[in-house]
Amino acid sequence: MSDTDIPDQTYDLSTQVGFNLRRANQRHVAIFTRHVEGLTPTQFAALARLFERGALSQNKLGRLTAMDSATIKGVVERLKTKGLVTSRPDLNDQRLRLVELSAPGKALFEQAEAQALAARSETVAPLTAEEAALFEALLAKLV
Amino acid sequence: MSDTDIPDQTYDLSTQVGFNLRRANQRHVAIFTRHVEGLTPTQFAALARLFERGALSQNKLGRLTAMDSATIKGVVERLKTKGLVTSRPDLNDQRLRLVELSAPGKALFEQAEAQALAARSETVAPLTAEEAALFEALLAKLV
DNA sequence: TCCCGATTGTTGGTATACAAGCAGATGTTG
DNA sequence: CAACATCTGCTTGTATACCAACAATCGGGA
Repeated sequence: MSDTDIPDQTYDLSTQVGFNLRRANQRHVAIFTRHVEGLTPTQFAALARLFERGALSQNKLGRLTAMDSATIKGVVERLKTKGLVTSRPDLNDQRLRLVELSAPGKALFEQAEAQALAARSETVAPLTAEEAALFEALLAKLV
Repeated sequence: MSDTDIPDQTYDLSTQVGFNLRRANQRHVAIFTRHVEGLTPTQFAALARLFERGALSQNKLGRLTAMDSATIKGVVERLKTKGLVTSRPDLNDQRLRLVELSAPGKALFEQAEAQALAARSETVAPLTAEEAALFEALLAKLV
């Protein structure tokens, strides 16, 4: 019953949410990379949004994929280099650059979609179906 | 009862675990940055491990903080620039560089610890205490 | 119409993050 | 002891990620 049995000033990094969020994300990226060839998770996210919504301004695409304007610029640039998207100025608002999926981009996304779902399955494989559903629900509250 | 009511080929990015893991991590990093001044989450993690374990080789420190050798090199370099750690060759194994907390590093970590715990609290604030405990337990299975 | 605040996209700088390839040191094994 | 695999740390290249500052454009109000 001593108060010095366990030094409670011990900071255990391994149990910290932030540290484990970072590690879980790292693990997911690694799994995703193995499953989806030729696309990073962020590149895939951008394609997914463009597939959902059609042409979008670059910044708006960034907001929908949780990337700031500096980050989305590089992502769009690399997708353009791969020929997966095109971009053109908006005639009604000259500040905007409309980004749109190309035909090869659409085809690649449709193919990558199944692979992304497989990656998701492997990511949550350590959990039971109930646990995974619960985890996803709680995670959704933390975004 | 038509099979075309809802096109089930709709891929909803916003509900994907990987996307939300990335966003939750982004959110946590932002919260951490507001609470802990002068240290990034990764830099703090490195200090925490050195505080726990004392001197460590650079690669071992990297493994304990989930960083590969290229990443930990930069982190240690920046911590050295700030005067928070020192590094020296290991006399018994000339491949190793032993990294150790300096006195200012130890002091800064002890001060940052409370701030890091505050950041953790804000990160899980959208959850009840029970939900947070559950989330952390499930997250621990995904690292 | 003119001004002014807000938005868009760009740039430069800093900090992870990982793959791949390298040289030097170590330790094991024949 | 000599060959060999392994480990450590370093380097290069690529890809997020964010901050801060900037010019061009747009929109609304005086």
